[in-house]
Amino acid sequence: MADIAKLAGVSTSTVSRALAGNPSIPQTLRDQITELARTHGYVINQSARSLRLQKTHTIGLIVPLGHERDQLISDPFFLEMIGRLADEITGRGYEVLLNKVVAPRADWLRRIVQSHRSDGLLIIGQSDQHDALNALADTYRPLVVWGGDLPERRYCTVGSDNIAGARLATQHMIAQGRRRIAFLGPPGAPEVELRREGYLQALNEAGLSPSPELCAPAHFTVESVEPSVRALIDSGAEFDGVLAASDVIAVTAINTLNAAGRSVPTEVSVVGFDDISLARYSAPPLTTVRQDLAKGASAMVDLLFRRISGAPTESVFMPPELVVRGTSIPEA
Amino acid sequence: MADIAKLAGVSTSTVSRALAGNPSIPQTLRDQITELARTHGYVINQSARSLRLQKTHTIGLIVPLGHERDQLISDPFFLEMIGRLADEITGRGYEVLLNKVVAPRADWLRRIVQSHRSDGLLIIGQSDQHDALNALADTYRPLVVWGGDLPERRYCTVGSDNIAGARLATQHMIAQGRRRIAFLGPPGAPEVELRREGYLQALNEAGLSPSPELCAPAHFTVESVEPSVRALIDSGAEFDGVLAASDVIAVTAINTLNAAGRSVPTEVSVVGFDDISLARYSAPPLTTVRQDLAKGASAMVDLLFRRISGAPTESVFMPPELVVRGTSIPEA
DNA sequence: TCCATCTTCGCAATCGATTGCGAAGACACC
DNA sequence: GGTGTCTTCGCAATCGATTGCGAAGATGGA
Repeated sequence: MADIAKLAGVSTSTVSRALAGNPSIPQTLRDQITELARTHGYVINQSARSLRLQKTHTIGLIVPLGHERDQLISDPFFLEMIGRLADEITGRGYEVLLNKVVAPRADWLRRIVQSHRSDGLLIIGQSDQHDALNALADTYRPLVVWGGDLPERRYCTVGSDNIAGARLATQHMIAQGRRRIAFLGPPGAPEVELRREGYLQALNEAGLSPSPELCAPAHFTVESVEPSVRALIDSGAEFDGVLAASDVIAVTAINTLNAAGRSVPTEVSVVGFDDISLARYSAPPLTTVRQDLAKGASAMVDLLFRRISGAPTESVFMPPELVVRGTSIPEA
Repeated sequence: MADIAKLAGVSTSTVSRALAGNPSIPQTLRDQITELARTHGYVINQSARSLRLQKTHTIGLIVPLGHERDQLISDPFFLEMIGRLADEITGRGYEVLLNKVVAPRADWLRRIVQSHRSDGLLIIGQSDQHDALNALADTYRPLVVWGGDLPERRYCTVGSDNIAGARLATQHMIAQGRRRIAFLGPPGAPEVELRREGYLQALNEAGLSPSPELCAPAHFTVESVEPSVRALIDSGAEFDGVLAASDVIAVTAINTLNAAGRSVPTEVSVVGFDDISLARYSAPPLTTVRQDLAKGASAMVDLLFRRISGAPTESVFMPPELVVRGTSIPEA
């Protein structure tokens, strides 16, 4: 910046003000300095700017992987969410700092906050960090989390009404004549637990008693689903419907069922959760509970910027929508 | 840091050195200071550190969208690539700065470099920025690009052998008895042009003359593919095979063909390109040219760090592999 | 010409961590 | 006690942009 100042015959203060569009610098001088900077390839050093202003113009995008130790890429849902959030953030002229936290230590959130690398944090999924998030939220405002509506939650959250979604899906299968419906999902994940609860509610309301042996602990990865489903089949437990905690689980379950000679949807109905793009293209197209990620991402970023500017915010839980396709209608 | 220094009864220099693990500070003192920092929740301010060291410990991930003005999320291929690159980078303890550049201005690359926000740049796709990349590469070393092997390329590149991949796919369809094979892909995109070239080569080698009317300008978005395919069908041009420039194009084309009463693969074979996860689950499963993204991402990050450390590097073009599934075997 | 008022712009401090240089202290040995 | 050697650690400058305060210059009116 000193070079540009010398070239323009002014001080660095004037260059700084001119580049910032400060109206106390005459328009002609501003244009002249901007042009000089352009031709000499000068661009403001963001490290110095961040240090001085205590603002980074950056939003941290965090994917905590407490339950799932494997790679980030495993779940198309995360990727789609990341893409949409990145779109929203860059659309507002901010940068995106992507952060995958694999094995959260006790103070991981504080460390990220205090490294001062971002002006706000978006966290995709609560993982097993509900308490850590609560603790952070008490002292750190610019924080929005994607996840479920857990009890005693004190952080700002955006998500779907997981209970309602799972109820919709289960009621749909019951309406199709299914009576013994299994639930496939990783134990412990907060959103999955809510979905399980919705599933149980729907069963109870229909006067069906849930069988414990029909809750299989399928994890989010393709590799872990297949053995779970196979174990369920081999256990001899009868079932004519499957509610999967995610579309990836659903699709893998369908493949496993087909391989075992159980046809979908003739013998077994399958319903997923998320409505990722995969769902539309699978064979047959997957019936699933749609989460509107575009709206969710937009809401998250909106809330975050509101919190950064100090405005009050409220959590958002969107009503899910059942998308009936081909894996849940036996007579079709 | 001054607070920690006061608490420890030493100067900030000593704290800095202790936290950096400098051996000139006695081990006991180092442990003591580290513990003090931990209990008081002190973390080094990265802005200040970056400014002083002229290093950000961050890799910039850039998705230039010159041809495609729409959202980043449109292409699952990009997302999968981003996920894998992020894994590789965070695995090395670096941060990821995600950057979507929608309408590249003349000096966009220089601006990114000179803002000093990252220690190196990974660019996903050449878009229409071949010349800009060449210009940048002449003066800026830490740069690796995913893309095709374009003539007069001076920047370090990782990608597939697009010509060979398209040849494989085309030869496969010819071997299945297909004679009039269409090519679906956006004009202008460098990698697509290479695939088109491979397609033409295979046709020529088989003694088939390519028909210009069978090259349809389908863009990467779902919305643009359907009208293109419909126009191709309505034009009355006969075809019994389709090579699509991406899996998304292929899957959309299949849907459009089915809707028009043309069955796949009985009447028309379809082969895609990329082998994204969608391909395995579509109905029927998609025959496609596989690009090993895991290997590609690993190679890109590897090369980038080599370049950052000043080591010599060479571009990598991986041999593609044809994955035959259900959309290309008529008799099946 | 002189003073009041407004515009324009520079000095210098600041953000927080890093590090070369050299000083102070510890220790041993003569 | 004096001197040489090694260890330990602090001073102060540095990275580059920003900004409050106040001074210099411009303008106008009496």
